[in-house]
Amino acid sequence: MDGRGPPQLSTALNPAQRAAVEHAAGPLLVVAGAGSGKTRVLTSRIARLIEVHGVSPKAILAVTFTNKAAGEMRERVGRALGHDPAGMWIGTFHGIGARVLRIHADRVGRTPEYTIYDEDDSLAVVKRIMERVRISTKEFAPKLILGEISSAKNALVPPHEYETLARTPLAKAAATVYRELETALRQANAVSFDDLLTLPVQILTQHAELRERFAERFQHVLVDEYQDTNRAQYEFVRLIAGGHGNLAVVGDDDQAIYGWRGADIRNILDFERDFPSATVVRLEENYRSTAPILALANDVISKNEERRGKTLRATREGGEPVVLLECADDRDEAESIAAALTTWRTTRGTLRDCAVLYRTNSQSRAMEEAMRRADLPYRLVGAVRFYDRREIKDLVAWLRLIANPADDEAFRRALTAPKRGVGETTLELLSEQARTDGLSLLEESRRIDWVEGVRPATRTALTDLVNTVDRFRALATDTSVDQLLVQLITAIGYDTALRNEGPEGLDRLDNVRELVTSAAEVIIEDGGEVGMRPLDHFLQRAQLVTGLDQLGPEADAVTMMTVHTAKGLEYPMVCVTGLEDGLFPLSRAFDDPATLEEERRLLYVAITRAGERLMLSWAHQRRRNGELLPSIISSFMRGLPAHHFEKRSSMKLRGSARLASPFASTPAIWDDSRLNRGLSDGARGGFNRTKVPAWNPRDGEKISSFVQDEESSQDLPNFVKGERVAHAKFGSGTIAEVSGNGKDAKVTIDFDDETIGRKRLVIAFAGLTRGFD
DNA sequence: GAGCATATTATTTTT
DNA sequence: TAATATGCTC
Repeated sequence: MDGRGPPQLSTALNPAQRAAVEHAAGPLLVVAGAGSGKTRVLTSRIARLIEVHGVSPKAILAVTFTNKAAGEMRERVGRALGHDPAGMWIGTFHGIGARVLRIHADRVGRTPEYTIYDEDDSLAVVKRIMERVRISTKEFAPKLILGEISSAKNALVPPHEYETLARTPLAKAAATVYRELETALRQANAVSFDDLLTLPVQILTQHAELRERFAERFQHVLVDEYQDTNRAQYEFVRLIAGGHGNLAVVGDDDQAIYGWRGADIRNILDFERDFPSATVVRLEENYRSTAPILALANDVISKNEERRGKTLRATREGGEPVVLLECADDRDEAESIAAALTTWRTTRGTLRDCAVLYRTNSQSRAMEEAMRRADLPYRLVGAVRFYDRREIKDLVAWLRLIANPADDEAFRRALTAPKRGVGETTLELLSEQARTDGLSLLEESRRIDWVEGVRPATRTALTDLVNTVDRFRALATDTSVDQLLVQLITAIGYDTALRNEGPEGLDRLDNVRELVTSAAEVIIEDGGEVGMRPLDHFLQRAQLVTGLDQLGPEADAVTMMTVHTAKGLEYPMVCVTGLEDGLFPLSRAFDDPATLEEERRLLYVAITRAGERLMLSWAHQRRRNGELLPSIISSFMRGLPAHHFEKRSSMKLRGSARLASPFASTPAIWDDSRLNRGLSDGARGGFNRTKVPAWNPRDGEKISSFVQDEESSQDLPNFVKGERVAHAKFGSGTIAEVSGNGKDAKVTIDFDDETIGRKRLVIAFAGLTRGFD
């Protein structure tokens, strides 16, 4: 009711986009090619439903792939509307599942204070179960077992059913663990990541009245990245929208890259079969990339069999050729890319526009080192998560235990944070007793006086812990999380413990401070959810954020990440590295056509991130697991017509072509021609595993120059002393000092607000914006 | 029970 | 190579 008419939602949309936006009701599939403006379509569509069709925001459920995408979508809808779409549910499947579970926890034997076990927690439980039931962790890696269970959950196969299906020894072992794991999770009032999907499905399946209530409330369901949904997610959507059929899904089968996580590309390929009355709209006009980039992308993906088939059409004029860069080794590759980025910065513009993509996270190291040597600021996405740091995990464990006293994994961690003289022996005794009594570790600790063979000092330590948790539980009902944390840190002496660890501990202490700050922010930003303690709210968020969610565009730095992480993002300048057989595609993909196709889609995703400039690189040798392996150019590249590329060789390769060539002047195995064609049968299955002596005449020089430059690294010349910045919570201020580098870089800021004063913040996490005056 | 030294082994991608 | 697991010592 702001007096204005509805905004011109459909202006400047192309016909296909408009069709998708204006589609009123019933199933809709939008096949949206990369860069075809699908986010715009989704947000316009939501806004239109509300503005034009008079749908209440409360009746809309929108699912995205990342929290970041959810935040952006909410924001964009709000902008189109002129106000926040209050009451609309928007989030990731996991986030929404967590919410459903919070409301109906009792239906699956949990309370609303349940905690979410992360990968490490689940793995620890699995290990302990395996030891208890005598399944050799040597014979079956706990990770493998957990993977099996995870797949089963994503396919909605419950333990008893899995057991009857289990044929292989691995599956049989997993079946036993699966059953035990479910008991342990329930006992701890905890759920695994996968449970956030499967339990809501279970609830909605088993309780018709709840299902109807959800279906009634959410008259419109929208799903982004539909190609990456798995069975459980599919089922969840169907349970809610299957009845009324007001389901709009957006996706691109050519960008399905999560098959390994149980995603089923069939979901999108068979949409019309599932919903026969579906309207299908195809968005094939690409607004992002220049023609040469698109031509390459189209050619790459056309090699796949399992696809609907589509061709992206360029709308951008001109465009420079795609560069295919041949390098000597991974280090050479990294340096060449750094050089290219330096050129970009001086001739074309900002590093904010640049991204370096790789297949595996381990490739980031060489890149980081090269960036430092070249003095290029960079930011790494997804590698080390803030919430994965030891000190953060310690404190989060305490919070978890306070929120949910049954959380045994949190108990174990809190018990040794800080160290308080309780160890393996006691813990074993305690958990044994807890099992027989059917109690949580914390509850069992209350009765520690009845347990024999525990030293007096240990008894005191346990009693202390119990008392602390009790005290803070009482406090948690009406205290903000940041206050809770501040008091907790003092109460358990965590700050003192860190200080005693020396200089590294002080850095950790900074992270702790940042945690306190972020705790204050979460509540301010999200405003809290009704009926939820701030503590539960904070914890849920802490368990579900990823590295990507922390990606802010503020710093003028190159972004480096895996191709998976880059999905949905775009950059004018993109470098895709490591285009070698065995790496991209990974060697394991050679055995299985479906996996190989997924790898190819991954490359397609990588290529289509680029707007203007695309550089693909590969190296003759690469260090993997401390071993120098020879490699050949990716088979994905070999099959493509040469006209797509402008071929270049790295400086080093050119310089050493004659005399110092490690290829020409060395034994036959180094022979260039053989490596290049690399079609020898021995190399099948990816990396040629032939061991090569790590002999390189130039290593000596390089190492010394590396050592010399090591210290001069810098991640953020972007923030300088005296610069004006703004912080989400503290407002604007002036930078007084910059210290550290990389992800640990910190700034000291004098905030204008005198009640806040001077603070030291971790840049990576502070979410600062520059200027703001 | 904790800290240190040595051994081992893994390396795909993430909500 | 580097992170983790195990074993050994205090």
